Amino acid sequence: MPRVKLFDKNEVLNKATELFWKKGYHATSIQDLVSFLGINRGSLYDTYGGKKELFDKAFQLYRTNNSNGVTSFFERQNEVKKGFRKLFEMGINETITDIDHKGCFVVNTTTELIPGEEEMLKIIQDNKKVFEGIFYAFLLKGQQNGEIPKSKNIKNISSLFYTFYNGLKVVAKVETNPKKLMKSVDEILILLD
Amino acid sequence: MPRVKLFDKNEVLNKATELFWKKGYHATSIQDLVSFLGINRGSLYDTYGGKKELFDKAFQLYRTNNSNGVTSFFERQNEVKKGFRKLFEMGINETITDIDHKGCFVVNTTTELIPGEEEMLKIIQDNKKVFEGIFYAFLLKGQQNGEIPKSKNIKNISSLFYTFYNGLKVVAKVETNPKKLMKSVDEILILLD
DNA sequence: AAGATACTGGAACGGTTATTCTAATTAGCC
DNA sequence: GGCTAATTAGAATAACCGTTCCAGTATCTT
Repeated sequence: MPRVKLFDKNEVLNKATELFWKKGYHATSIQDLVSFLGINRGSLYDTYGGKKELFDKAFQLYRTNNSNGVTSFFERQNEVKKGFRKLFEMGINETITDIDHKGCFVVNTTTELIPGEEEMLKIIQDNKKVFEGIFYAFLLKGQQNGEIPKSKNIKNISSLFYTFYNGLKVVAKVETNPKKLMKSVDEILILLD
Repeated sequence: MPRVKLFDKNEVLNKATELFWKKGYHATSIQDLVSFLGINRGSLYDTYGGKKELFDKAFQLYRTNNSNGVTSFFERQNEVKKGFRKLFEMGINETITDIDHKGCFVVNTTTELIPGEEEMLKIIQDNKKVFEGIFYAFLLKGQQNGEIPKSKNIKNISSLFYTFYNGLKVVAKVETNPKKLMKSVDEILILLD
């Protein structure tokens, strides 16, 4: 048996995610990746296939991490309204604190979408359903334990919150003051009272 | 005096705006522009300077048209809540009806932003202030004529609406059903009651 | 008609793009 | 040590990038 150990595939994929997230697909070159990942050009093609394939894998990793993260975060929250407040707050702070102001990889990829990229379109549509589902389940919990009035249309609210979250991730790329964005958050959360 | 007539500078700039709006800065090549605009490569450089300069002019044209459009639209609206509803509805339909699903040029440019593009950052920050100002003025009118309760914090609401509008323009790129997005709109407008 | 300028097509430039490939080196197992 | 495969550096490829340039053509004014 020959040489077995190879560079950490996941670690490198994490770095690739960082770069694509920061610069987007078109503005990231293979040379950028080779320099940033610290692996050889050939290894990149052997391991991941090519630029598009690497992007797809990086994008998938991001989405999985993201939805798992939100799910497990909600599981640790007792109060629904405070839970959403914290989620939005974290989303804001992540982007504003981040020196690169990368925002949200999904949002960035959505706006970079060009007509004809059907597979990517479907992935993003699916991502929307996943998050609206997570939001809905958490709101439902609030209705069941009496925190949120039964009169509220939580299906509409979960969809609204997803759209709002997308907007937050755009605006946080250019707004430097997190407090200003939190005022929008507190305003929209009034809908849960 | 020699030949005077030249191709319509504004018409060509409009077409350039279309293309940059659709494909973004990085994915649009000079060759794409030359083919699409129908003018010569040399004329493009003579008239507009270069790719970056042309993009800047196109982006400025879009922003001016947009803010003027919203301002004059609001002037024609008597009821504030219905006015915002129509505005959001138009924003949704524009993007969904558009075969290219271009969304919002400002949003797309925001997410394409890469650290170091300070001039562009300032332009987008300014655009935010302009729109929040337009929204605020319209909400104030509603408070003054009694349509909107004085208890409402319309500064926060104008900022929230701007963020929401950004989100709408992202989600409308992938959501095919305008009615679903209008449910979010009607939900957020509850805040004005 | 003559002169001046707008605009064209297309070549040329040096640089970068994504991808493939080769040769050399490295690291593990027998 | 010797075999084998992982990984490297970097050259080669062909296409495309943004930009400059120029000779030719079209269109205007006098």
